[in-house]
Amino acid sequence: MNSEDKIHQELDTEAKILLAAEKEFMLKGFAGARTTSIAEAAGVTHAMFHYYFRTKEKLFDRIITEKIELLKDALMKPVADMDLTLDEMIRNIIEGHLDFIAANPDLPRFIIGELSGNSERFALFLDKISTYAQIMISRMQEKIDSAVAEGLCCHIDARTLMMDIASLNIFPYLAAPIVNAALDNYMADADTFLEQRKKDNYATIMRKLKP
Amino acid sequence: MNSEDKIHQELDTEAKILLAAEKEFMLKGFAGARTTSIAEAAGVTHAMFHYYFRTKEKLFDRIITEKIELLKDALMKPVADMDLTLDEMIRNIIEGHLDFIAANPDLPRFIIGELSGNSERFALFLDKISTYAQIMISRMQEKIDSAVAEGLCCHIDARTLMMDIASLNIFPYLAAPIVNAALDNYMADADTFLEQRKKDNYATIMRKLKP
DNA sequence: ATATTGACTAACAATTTTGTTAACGCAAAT
DNA sequence: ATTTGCGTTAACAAAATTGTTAGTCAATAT
Repeated sequence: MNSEDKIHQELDTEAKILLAAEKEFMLKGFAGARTTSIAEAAGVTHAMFHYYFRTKEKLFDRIITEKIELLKDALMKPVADMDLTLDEMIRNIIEGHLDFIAANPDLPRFIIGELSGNSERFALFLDKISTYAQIMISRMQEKIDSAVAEGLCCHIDARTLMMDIASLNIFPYLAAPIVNAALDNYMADADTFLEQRKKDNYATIMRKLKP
Repeated sequence: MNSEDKIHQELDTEAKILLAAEKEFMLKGFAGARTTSIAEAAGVTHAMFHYYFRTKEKLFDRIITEKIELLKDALMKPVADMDLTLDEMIRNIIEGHLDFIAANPDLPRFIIGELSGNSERFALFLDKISTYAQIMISRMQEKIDSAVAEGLCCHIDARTLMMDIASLNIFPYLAAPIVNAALDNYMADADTFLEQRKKDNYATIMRKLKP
């Protein structure tokens, strides 16, 4: 079979396993994921898992690497353009991150869940993400400082601001099962919730910056 | 005398296992916890685990039940006294919850981590906690409504307010490894961080309530 | 003194989960 | 036509994890 035919057919075995594995890892974490469940969900025999990916750990690492790239883009894009005003940058950060989270709703819970005991498996992740976060924060601080010089906003630590933004953006998705159980399906209409949160969080953060 | 000595000297076998199990479950979750590690950490033979608690699942359930009670108190105390002003109640909620989280720093991550796939094991938890959260929110709404009537604050949905408070309070502890890695040990001095957060979060929330 | 009871140990059994291998079929290359 | 290589399968092996049991020991009750 030549490669052109391949393209026009449904997913091949390797891709099917990769997709099923991503879902399983995101939902259950490394410790809870089962290679047999992954193979079953992919509709292939169990041996195919090991044929294509050798071990559970290798496949996990590969997926982590992909996720790091995803996160990197989401973190860097909103601070790429230093010509924007502070207002615009903050709006970009909040809206960009919320869009990213809404598009990858399981990712935050997965990351938080893996972060505890097994730090060696996640060391690479922590390392990369901190690097990007530091870049992001130093750019924010730069913007804040010039806005302060112009009397446009009060002085504030970009790290605190970033922590507040991340908290307000991410937490509802992390705790979605609790939020929906306790608050009568508060997040049921995903789009409405997302747009409302963008407005609310932007307003909340901007109030902290008033001179 | 350090705490490990304490475990081996002052407590009986059952209590030693219980303590070690709580630590292991909190840190690694149900799927990641190992009954052998628990026994080893408790300094007893593996068989003792099963002698006292039969199965991994039974011990897990017992610990969950304890945690529900803990959480219940933390949720209900700050809204127990309806004679307080809205200001005071909100300060109580924020400070009370932050104290609770600081005293149980692994609990939020544990809960979030368990919330994903295996919802049957956690159904009881979700059920109870939503009940308490609903009580809490309806009391807050009541307070808000009377404050609005007196022109003391603007109208706001208690559910949104509660979500903001929970986000700002809990998230930094959930993401502590990332926060400390990215923000140069921002949370290293736990007490300083805790007191600062109380002030910051109270101020952030009160700004949302200004008439 | 003897029997009984409960905590305990060591060895083992069962189950679950991960990983491997020999063999097969089919398509492409020689 | 034969070989070669890849994807595949089924069965197996290995390892890890949970759970069980027969029997020991010491304290207590009879």
